[in-house]
Amino acid sequence: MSMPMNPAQMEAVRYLDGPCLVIAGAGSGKTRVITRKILHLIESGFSARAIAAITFTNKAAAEMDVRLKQAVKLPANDRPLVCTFHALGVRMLREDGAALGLKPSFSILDSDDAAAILAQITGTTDRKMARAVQSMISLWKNAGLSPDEAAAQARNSDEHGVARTYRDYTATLRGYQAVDFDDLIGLPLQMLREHREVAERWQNRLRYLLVDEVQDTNVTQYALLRMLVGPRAAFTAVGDDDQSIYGWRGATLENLRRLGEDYPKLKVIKLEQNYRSSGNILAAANALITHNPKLHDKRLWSEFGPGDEVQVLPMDDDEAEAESVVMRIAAHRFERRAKYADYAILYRGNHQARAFELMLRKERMPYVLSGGQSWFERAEIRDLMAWIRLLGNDDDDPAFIRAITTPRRGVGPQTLQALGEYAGERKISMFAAVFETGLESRLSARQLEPLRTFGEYINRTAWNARKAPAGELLAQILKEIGYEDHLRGSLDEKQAANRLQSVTDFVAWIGKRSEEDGKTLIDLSQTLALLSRLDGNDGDQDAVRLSTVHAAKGLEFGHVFVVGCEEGLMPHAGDAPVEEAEDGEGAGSSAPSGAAPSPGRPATSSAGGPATISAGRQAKPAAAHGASAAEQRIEEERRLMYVAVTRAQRSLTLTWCRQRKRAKTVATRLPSRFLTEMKLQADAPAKVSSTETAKARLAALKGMLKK
DNA sequence: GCACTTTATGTTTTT
DNA sequence: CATAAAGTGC
Repeated sequence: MSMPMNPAQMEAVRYLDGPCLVIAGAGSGKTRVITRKILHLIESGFSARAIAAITFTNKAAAEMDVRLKQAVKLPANDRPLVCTFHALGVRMLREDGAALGLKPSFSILDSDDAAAILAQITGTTDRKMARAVQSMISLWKNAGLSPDEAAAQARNSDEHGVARTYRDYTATLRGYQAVDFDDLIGLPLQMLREHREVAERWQNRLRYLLVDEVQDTNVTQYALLRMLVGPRAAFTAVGDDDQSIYGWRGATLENLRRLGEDYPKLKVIKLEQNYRSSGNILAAANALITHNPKLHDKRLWSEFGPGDEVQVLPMDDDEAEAESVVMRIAAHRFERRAKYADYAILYRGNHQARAFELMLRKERMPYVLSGGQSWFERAEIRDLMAWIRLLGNDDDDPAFIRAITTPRRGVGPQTLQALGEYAGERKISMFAAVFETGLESRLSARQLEPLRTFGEYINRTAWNARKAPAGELLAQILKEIGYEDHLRGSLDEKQAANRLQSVTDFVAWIGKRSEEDGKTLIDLSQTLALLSRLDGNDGDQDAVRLSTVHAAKGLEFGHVFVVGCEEGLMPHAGDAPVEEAEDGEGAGSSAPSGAAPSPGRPATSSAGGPATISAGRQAKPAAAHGASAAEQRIEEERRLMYVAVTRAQRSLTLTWCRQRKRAKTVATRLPSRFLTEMKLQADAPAKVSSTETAKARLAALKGMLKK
């Protein structure tokens, strides 16, 4: 770690004369450069708190924070701001969102909440359809298009329908005092553009910006960045065009190119020396990525020797794959006296983890699962979050509905329908409607009673929430609403115990966090919504890591297994033939109700099954290098593969299955084209089942040890 | 009208 | 195998 920096790294750290772009190849010491540059800035007279390092994931932010803490001790009130784009957005909106008519305790909706709202607006019951609408709106938002602008560029009736939905959705969210993930970037941008004094304040507050993974920024994020740095343009952007893997989320490499145009004085520094992988691994990675067009030419090199050969293992099916990989890890660890934590199994989709989990558990090997289902997608956590959101923001109708119906308290769809209609007419929140006398003519006393009881309880508790310690308060609420009984009553033993455990963890975590930072429950709920997992202690456990390639970005492991290297999986299918379905009229079934929330949802199941929106297909105006959409998809998949293989330090093993179970049928698979692109032999000559040899080797080793 | 039990359904990647 | 919509007692 105390290795001296190479000249390029040194230059990247010291360059302060203007905007700076660091093209950092995989394993080239990027995080180290950023950390050192922050120190250098402080030494050069920058106030620590005027420096912001913006990352893309929570994990990267946490990592950076740790490194910084190791490097220098700073007082708590004078530390650089290290956070994700979205966390920065939350901060900006909490402090200045009033300029946009947003109250400080606005709610943050996760994508499930948002999808539910969209389903309601469009009056569809089809989840897939709601998701398609959602992803189209999201892409529009990420491209910086307002509902009007989206409508203007809509090219068929489907898109016009979605544009109308987009408009209604925006109005509905505003009514709820809620924002979605995309708004966390879009609204701050709008705010800075429309309010000059706010923009100047932020520009003066953040005197130097460091941005990690610029290649993953979308149009809105790039625009926000430009607003934040202002005319002074004091920033360093760090990225690698070969590791851009978030195109599906609106990220565009175009930003990397535009950086040079928007800032003609941009200093470009390339980090090309790799400190991570042995020669064979690097050679495979380089061979792979030469198949992609390049923006910034760079060639990674290393002083390490060739090391182990990269192995390719064909497997009979996914079970054999899991068994073989796990056995190999066991044997390899034994031979090398390595730690479990030196091993990682990387895959394209979360569902692939299951087989490996089962096998690891069977062999009693410790493992940690990163990526996967986020904490805040779990039903029990979403329940708690709904209560917390409602306490902070009583305009939040979705939170109101969830809280009042979990646990059951005699309020059902009929009552909610009436309440929602009433609230819609009067343009007030459902919560506010509860207390209106006008409601009495619409509901029976029997229906009214639980509503009022609930409303009063929320009022009382919200009052307490202003000062009470968050952990205790939350525990008290859970007790008062009988949440534990609710879980035990509606689920079987082990499931209830499981959920109860995560609830307990959650409460404990909240308690700890609130004590440390002196924050209330409401304060915490905002930063919380952005976390995918409770940050934690499983990083230092000695355990095999199971992770998606996406979630493994930025990490490194001694020995890496990239599994499922098959056509259709890695590169992922979904783009294959794509017949240009030129559906004539698609009845863009728009909303019956305007912005009025009506929870009962009339459910006009579209019997004909008409309007199908081509989901995820980006209306990208073709690439800089004129590649087709399908080619671009493959290029991103190739970069994903590149990210996967460059995680490995000393050994790399790639596996693929001849057949794989999908749903209930077995499908025959072909090896990934990427294997040949890496100049590797896809079909191993070995006749013997690789699982058997690994098993035998392990048994032999164990035998030897006993003697 | 509300709450609970059965039955269809479906899988990229994350803030 | 998990969640979410429709169906059935109370």
